[in-house]
Amino acid sequence: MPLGFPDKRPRYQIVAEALFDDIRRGTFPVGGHLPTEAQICERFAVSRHTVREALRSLANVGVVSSQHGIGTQVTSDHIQERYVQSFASISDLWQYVKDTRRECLALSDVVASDARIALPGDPGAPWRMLEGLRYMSGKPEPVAWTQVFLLPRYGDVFDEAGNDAGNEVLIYALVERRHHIVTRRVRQTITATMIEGATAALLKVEPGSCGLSVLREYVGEGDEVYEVTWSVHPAERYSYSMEVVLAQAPP
Amino acid sequence: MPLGFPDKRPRYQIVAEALFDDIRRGTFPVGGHLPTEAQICERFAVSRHTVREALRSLANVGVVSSQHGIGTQVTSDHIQERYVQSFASISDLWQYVKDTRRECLALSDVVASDARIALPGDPGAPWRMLEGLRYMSGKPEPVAWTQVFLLPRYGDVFDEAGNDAGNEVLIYALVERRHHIVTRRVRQTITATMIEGATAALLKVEPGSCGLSVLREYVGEGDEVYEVTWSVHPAERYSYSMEVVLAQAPP
DNA sequence: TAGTGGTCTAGACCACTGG
DNA sequence: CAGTGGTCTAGACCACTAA
Repeated sequence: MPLGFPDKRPRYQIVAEALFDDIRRGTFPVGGHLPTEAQICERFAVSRHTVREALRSLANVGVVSSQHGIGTQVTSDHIQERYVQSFASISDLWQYVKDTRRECLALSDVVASDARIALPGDPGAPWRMLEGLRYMSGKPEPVAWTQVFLLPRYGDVFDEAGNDAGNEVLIYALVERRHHIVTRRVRQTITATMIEGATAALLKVEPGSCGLSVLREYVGEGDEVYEVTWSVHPAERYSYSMEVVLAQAPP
Repeated sequence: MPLGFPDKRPRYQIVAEALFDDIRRGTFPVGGHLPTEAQICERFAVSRHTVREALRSLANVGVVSSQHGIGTQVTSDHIQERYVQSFASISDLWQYVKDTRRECLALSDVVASDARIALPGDPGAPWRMLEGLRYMSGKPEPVAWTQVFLLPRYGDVFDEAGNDAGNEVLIYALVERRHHIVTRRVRQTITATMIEGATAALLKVEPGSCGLSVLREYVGEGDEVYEVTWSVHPAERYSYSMEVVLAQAPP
């Protein structure tokens, strides 16, 4: 396929785009296989290295995927556009932990059905709970009222949570450090809620005022939820911001 | 560096790990440069292709980054662990667009300072606004009251938003399709708010009840905010859920 | 077994960056 | 200008999968 003008782009890009055009055109349908690398070499009269570079760039955008001994499969006929939100650590989910202080109100053992929120697993399962408030430095009113539920075998970290070092970090981080586990996923649900009764008094807001309620479930190995937190924030003192960015560009 | 036993891993992996060990040890400090590719070839007695494969794998996990004509810089001494939330499209941000219907209440031209929310840019800048409600299929009460602000040059899509085809998708998708633009980022802020007056009546809730307020800014090329949406959801009819997952593992 | 992709070598030239 | 990483070739052997 001679070109009328000298194409200044790298050859692997030219190959990648030609293959992608064929895929979009349906010449290589989604679910089917691309020609072998040797055949692509022949067709474009380039070395195998160049072909592999082209296939790698297509694989990077989710269009093809190679399997050793089998071939290269067409997995999509369009660039997988993804919008992603990325955090350097789970603490960034909270957005305000820096410069805040935790005050512990109570520490107790409960069973799942006692909690005012739904805890995963058996209703009779035991959990260890910490109830507390969180203050911005220098502010007299708390920004959050929080309950933290932990599997009993990790409950010992609550001891550490009270001292100065433990106050600096979130409970999940203490658990990870002390018990050498890794948090695989965090699920988070945000709802609006009315702040009533004792909670209103603790947060120093009028009963019946609006708040943001955030429920987080921390999932470790084997899909086990080892920690659940429930926070209620007065509406004026907290908002939740996030930004998602477009991840990939055409090949 | 002869090994006591035959190492079955690919050479580029061995090279990558050796370099990563050096980086962690501080032999190649963060911010400094790695030896040149030629020097690495010599040190491990491998070809340049193998070295480049090793560097590519380190770049993939955010440890180094190469610059043409300069060298390879050490950008981090630890694997960039990231928690990411990923969306196949912006529509997934809303979590409920499927099976909902938009009802248009009003269409008007406004200037930024008229809006009850902060619009970016000049206070006197013109925007085109659509006010509406969104219903779950089969439910008599709306799940959301919404205002959509568009740059005037995209305002024509509001015409399409009313008909059946346009009702199926979000405004931003109509703009992308009709004006061939791409949304680079979306910023989203969630707050709790009290629903009062006319908004309460439209949403069929008691004045003074709690709601979730979601502000979204859609950013196109050149950091231009081309659309802003403001939605208010009654607390019982909507909650916002998300899940972030741990992204990367050691090389 | 034959055929695929995965790894690897030893060369080469080019494009970019800095002094 | 010299030196860097970016691209490319022509070969080779290996590891995996399916028939």
